[in-house]
Amino acid sequence: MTETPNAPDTPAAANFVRDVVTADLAAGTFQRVQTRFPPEPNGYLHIGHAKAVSVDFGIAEEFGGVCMLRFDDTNPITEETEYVDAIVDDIRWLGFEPAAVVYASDYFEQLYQWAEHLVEHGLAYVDDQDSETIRAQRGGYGKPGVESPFRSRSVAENLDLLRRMRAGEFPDSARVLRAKIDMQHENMQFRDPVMYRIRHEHHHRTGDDWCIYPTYDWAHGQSDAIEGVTHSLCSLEFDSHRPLYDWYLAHLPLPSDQPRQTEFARLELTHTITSKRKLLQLINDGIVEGWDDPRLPTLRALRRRGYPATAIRAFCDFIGVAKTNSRHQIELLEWFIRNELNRTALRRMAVLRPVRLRITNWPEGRVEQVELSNNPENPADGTRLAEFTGELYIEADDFMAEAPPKYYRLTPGAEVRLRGAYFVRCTGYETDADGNVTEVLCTYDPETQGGQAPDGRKVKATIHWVSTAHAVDIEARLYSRLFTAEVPGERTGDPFDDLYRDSRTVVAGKAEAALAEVTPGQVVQFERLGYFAADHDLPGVFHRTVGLKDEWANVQKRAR
RNA sequence: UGGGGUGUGGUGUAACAGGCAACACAGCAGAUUCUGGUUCUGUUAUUCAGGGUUCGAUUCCUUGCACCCCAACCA
Repeated sequence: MTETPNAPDTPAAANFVRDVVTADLAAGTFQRVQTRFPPEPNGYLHIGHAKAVSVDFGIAEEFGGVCMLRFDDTNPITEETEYVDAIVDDIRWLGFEPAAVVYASDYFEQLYQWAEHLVEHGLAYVDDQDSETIRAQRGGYGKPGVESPFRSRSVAENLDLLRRMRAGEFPDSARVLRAKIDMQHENMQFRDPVMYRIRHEHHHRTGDDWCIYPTYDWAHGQSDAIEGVTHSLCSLEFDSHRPLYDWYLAHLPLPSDQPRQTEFARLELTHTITSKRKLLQLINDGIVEGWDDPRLPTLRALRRRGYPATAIRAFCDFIGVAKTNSRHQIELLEWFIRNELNRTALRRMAVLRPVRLRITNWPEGRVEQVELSNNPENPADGTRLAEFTGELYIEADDFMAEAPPKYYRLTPGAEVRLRGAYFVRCTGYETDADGNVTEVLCTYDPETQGGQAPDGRKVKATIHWVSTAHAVDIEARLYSRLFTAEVPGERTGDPFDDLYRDSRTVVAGKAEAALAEVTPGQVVQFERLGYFAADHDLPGVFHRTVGLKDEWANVQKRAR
């Protein structure tokens, strides 16, 4: 059983994939377990892939087997090396190490030999028709297809044509190789599927060696078999391809046992889209800034935003595997992120919407060092010192001239604790010509040094602060959901109709001096605000990973 | 329209060779707290519908219904 570092304290849920593997092992169908993660290198990995990666690698690990990373690079038009590198990088970041990194294109020669094998056995033929004609002849749901006039060519002619296709004698799309199965079959996949198409294209790995390229169906199962994969796990939409997967394998002289394909549901999240095309459109339309824009669900974006890989994995392990099409609430993912970060992130004080606070009875020019815990959840993280003076910044939200019921923070007459320092009581405030609060006035109680009152009196709230003279400037980028609807596009069919175009807010904040020492990528908790990740490249820029749960916001919402 | 898949609280996932429907998130109520965070306690709420078999059905049978996938030379 895979150990999940911060999963809730519950036994690992059963899932049907595990059951399938266990049964196969018990029945002796397989003596070992091998899986693979087979991305097409035509885009970046996203959160949905993280689940697939977790399942593929997780099942192998759990049964003491191996999992390889195989690039499904059968279509040279869309695939690029850039994506290959990024995918390998993302998988390692998640914490998985492929037993090997291989490519479907490694098997092009074997695939071709097997194609000749099928031709020789009268199970494949060369069709000279164009794609429109072939599609029309395929028929429809409930309507049988029509056989191609080229279907009954002799083996010799087919072989000759196939070899000439490979040799480059024909232009793109002039001919295809098709499996000869059954044009009346109720499963559309069996109506003489295309195995090879002609594409005079440069391939990212094989260069110009080939001008015919295998289709997914012709390449996938065979690649599995060549590698010795036992359990080929894929998503639900390949369910209707499984009979074809098995058919190809059954008609070939395999080097190993026939692998078993098992389908499971993809991971979908509320308020999130994962379609590569739509993601690209967000970038092209300038709605987000690139593939690593923290609002995107790509692994690169989540990484930049500060999502810990361990938390993503714990989430993936926890949600389980099923065949039901479903959509998880993004709140659950965020719970896992907070759960991890609460244990690991150092606490710092930062004020994102600063208002000045002046302590009117503070001795002129006095500076005190205040000791603060780096993480109350983990005392081993120690403490740090912060400068405290009579001129501070506090959060604008932490003062209200006229406070509603249940508001525990500063308001004229009220007393609060400044974290780790003193109790202060609000005596008044100043405004500009427009009535905006420019400065909050307080007196402090010298007896409450360290944040405790000797007379035992309590305050309702503790607020964070930064000394104006010692503050460092930071830029915080606050993100909200890119899509307002739980299911983007559910109403109109177009996810972009649910786009929240103001999903990023950039604010200039003030932070305690210790924040100048964060390392790129480090995630800290800004106390009472949320978790923030230091940008990898831009000094002083922080991305809000996720906010803290905010009971006060709930109280206000309920009041309305 | 033919074939395939799937239906369990608000969400997601378990259980079930027929025996008190559970876990997590979310919600609600309270306790603790130098973060309105964390933690803790309590609590609301579930088997797609009809029929059948049975002492007993989420589970077995049956008839419906709903949703998803398949008619690329994409994967």
